[in-house]
Amino acid sequence: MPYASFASMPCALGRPAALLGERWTLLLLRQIFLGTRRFEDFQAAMEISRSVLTDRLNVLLQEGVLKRVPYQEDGRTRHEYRLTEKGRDLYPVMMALRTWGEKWMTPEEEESFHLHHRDCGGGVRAKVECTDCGAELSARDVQVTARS
Amino acid sequence: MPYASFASMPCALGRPAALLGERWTLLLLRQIFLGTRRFEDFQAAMEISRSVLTDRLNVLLQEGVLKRVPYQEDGRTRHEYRLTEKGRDLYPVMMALRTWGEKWMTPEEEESFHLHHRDCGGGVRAKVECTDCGAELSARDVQVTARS
DNA sequence: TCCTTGAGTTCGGAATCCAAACTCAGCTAC
DNA sequence: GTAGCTGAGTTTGGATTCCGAACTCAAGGA
Repeated sequence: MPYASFASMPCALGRPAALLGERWTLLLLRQIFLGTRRFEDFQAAMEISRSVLTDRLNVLLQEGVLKRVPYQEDGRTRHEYRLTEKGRDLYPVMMALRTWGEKWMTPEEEESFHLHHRDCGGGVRAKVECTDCGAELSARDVQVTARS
Repeated sequence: MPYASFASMPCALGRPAALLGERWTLLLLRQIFLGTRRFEDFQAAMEISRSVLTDRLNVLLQEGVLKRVPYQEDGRTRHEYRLTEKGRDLYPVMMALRTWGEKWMTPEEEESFHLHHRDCGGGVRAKVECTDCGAELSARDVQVTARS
């Protein structure tokens, strides 16, 4: 199965893994969650080549993760890229990556940026829980069974 | 900044995003969490080219996500790839991807495989929560501030 | 001795990626 | 009214990376 055909693989984990597993896509989403919205700003912030940036943005548009929104500047109409609801729903994925990165890939006492809950000021972390009993789960608490 | 140098970027989200954002790496991890451990089995399950498989496994070994463990078969010693603790800790990332995939990338009523809590049989989902008050958070509930 | 198997390594062609140059539309300044 | 500037791409030729097939190598087995 060539990489591209994972897009149609019958697996709820395989499809997103193939989509987000292309070079630059996760880094692009990180930049978007940090607030970047315009082509030139992505290009400056990440030093990605312009043609690849065009391609990745188009893939995310096609998948409905991003939308192009017009805005005014100097009386001219331009467009910026924004998350759709589907895109915003990737927040747990980003936070899970960050939680892992902080624990396992952060040298010394570096702190890249702070995240805190607007209401109470607390920290932020990703976790996996049981939808019934609410317990926090690790891989070993979970049973995998083939599709029914 | 070329893609490779994101590995040393001072960002707890950037580094993991660059590591897992290489083609095949997320799909490889998916396969590992599903129980695959041997070179030939990865190759058969994913149809990845052997040279790229070698490369990706080595990167994950170097990062300490995987370890090579000897085992006996037919009286011969061979090796298999297994998750380290660091690797098992990627579980929330995988589950966040799957939770998103089920909601947004699953056509019709497809069910790829079932996950349930061993103890109570409940479902499994990823979420982001506040470490202080325990509330479930979305991107809009979280304030980002530059490193202090 | 030859065959099989798991686990890679090598290699030439195909597909991607990259940086730099080019395009194009709509102002702005002269 | 034309020359320049800017944001947002598109094009292009060379550098990387990926791919599939063939090759290697070590350790049994027939």
